[in-house]
Amino acid sequence: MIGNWPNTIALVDADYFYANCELARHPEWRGKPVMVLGRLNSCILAKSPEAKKAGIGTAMAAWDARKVCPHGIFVEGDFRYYTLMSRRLMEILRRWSPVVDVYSVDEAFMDLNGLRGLYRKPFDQIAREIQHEVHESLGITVSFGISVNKTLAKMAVEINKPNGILAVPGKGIDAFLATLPASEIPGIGFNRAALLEKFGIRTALQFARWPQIQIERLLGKSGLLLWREMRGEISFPLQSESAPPKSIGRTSSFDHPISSLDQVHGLAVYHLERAFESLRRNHLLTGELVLHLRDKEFHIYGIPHRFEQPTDDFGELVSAMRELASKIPKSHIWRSAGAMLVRLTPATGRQLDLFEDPQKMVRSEQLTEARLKLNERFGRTMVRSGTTLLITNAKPKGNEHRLPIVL
DNA sequence: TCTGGGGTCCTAGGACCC
DNA sequence: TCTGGGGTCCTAGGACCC
Repeated sequence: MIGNWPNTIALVDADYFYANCELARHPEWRGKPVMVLGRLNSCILAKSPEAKKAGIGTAMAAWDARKVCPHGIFVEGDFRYYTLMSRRLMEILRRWSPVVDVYSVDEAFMDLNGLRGLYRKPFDQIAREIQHEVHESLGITVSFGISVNKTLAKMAVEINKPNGILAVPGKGIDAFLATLPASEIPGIGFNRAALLEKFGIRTALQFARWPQIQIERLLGKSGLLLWREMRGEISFPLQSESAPPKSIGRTSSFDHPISSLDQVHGLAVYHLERAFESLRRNHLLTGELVLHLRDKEFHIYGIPHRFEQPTDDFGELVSAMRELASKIPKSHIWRSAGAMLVRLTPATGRQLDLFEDPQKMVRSEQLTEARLKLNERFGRTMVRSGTTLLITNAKPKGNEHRLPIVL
């Protein structure tokens, strides 16, 4: 690829990642429809190209998928393994470019500026070699989209999947955008696409050519940022340092919608423990706990509790959750429940409240540490709050032979 | 779209102040 | 206090992403 490249960014996207990871460790499944399911075999999270060909859609319910593709291979997701594979993928990318901006478990932006001179190869050749190295080391395929900014690179990667490469240089942007509907612009979802349609904007190129002021009126600030990227400018710079999370949430659905407040509380506490462990691992304090609920009609409720001081004390979180549970609206049918920790701050040098009892704090701290260590060694559900025994979803997995320690 | 779980960012509008 | 304008802060919830 020769041409004018004022700024060059690649989006590396692992193809059908979870399913690809399963194929990497089960080569005997190659060529067959393979589907990765969420917890409780709920819905399809990833599928091999053969499964897609058989008519399996995104987020299809598992029971539908089994009807559509009765001879397919169904496997429950193993997220520890996928996370490990993701880390190894990112390590390989970092060996090629010092600036790797991890976007999700299966995608990363790479800064390619200067690499053409460094490796004395055109960009597409560099991409080919990275694909080869990833396949040799991990057994999975990745696709490359190469362009002048993040949004265009992301749109380019979708075209030649799997194991593809597509480069869109500055001069080729308009021709590229003319072929795509506006809904293919990441950031233009179902609702915004419908709105644009009303104004006669159908293709990505029409979007890019629409007057700035009108785009801003229709889609606000975020629309304007996208509009600039469609014109080859940079709204979203690369960031190689990953920012600490702003919120930590854990939720899940019940087997079937329920009305029992005890069960809602139980599931919320179970997820509170999971969220709490992530809070500790990230060395953060939380300033607010939100009991997160979703009813039968998919309506979302959040019941908040603010702490006087940011905390990472599990006992304090559990009693706050108990209080929140008493505020759950009555006579609703609930579909999912969980816990969200927000207003996160770094846990360095926590202040000791004057009125706080230091001994009590130390004891609580010791209990928390012991809980974390046990769960790390024996799996998450080794030490649990008694409340979670009220629910069926929170049964320990793989540890059935052990008796959980209940607090 | 009939739908899983984990996130981020933006905006409208209410509460409150002078 | 029935009546302005202007500002800030905060919250809920929408929209989007993988």
